[in-house]
Amino acid sequence: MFTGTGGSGNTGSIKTVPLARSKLPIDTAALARYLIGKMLVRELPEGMASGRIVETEAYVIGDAAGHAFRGMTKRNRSLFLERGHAYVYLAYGSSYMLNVSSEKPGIGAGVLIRAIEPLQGIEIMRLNRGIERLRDLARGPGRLAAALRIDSALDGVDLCREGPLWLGHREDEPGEIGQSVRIGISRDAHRLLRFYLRGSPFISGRRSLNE
DNA sequence: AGTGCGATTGACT
DNA sequence: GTCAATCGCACTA
Repeated sequence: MFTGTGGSGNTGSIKTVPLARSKLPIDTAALARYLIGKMLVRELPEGMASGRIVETEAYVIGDAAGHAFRGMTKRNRSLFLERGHAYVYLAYGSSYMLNVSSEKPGIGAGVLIRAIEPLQGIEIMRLNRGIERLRDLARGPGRLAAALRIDSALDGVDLCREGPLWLGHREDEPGEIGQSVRIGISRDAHRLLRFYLRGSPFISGRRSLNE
């Protein structure tokens, strides 16, 4: 249990190794499901902040709701990197979103990380967010990015090696994974491309989407 | 150059 | 439940 002593102390209490790129499914929807239960790790000057991924969405090849739909632009170029790289962009002028590129190099598709269960560096996240309540620290893509201080400086980083931001394994298996429509989109809105850890209090979305 | 619109959030009725 | 903030990008002219 973390007691929030304000100092360094959290590093090392959770052992994690980076995800191997070769193990990542070469398919966006499969990757979105695969990432549920994996660790998202942020290395900051104050220490580590990390959590377990509990909610993702797939933006697949040819998806009218995906940012890559109209081809590569200055903003979305990281979506076209080999799978396992970060695509970070600013939504609504105020919230950063973290995606994981998901296909072969040159193909634009990605997985949006929508929520994590905070596990390490919780006091760092509280300071980054300016709120106390654990459940709300990283519930939602913009909140998650704020909690982990993720911004466009991290666009394009390799998430399969230790560094400022990376993905890690956990020993345990995730629980039951639910599936629903994606949140907040209008095009291709019926597709069941949102994945979440069923029963987790740290996922976003209306009650009816989370059953 | 101008316009419209989000892969959201937080404040408010 | 409703609604405005806020800004980069796509699209039109």
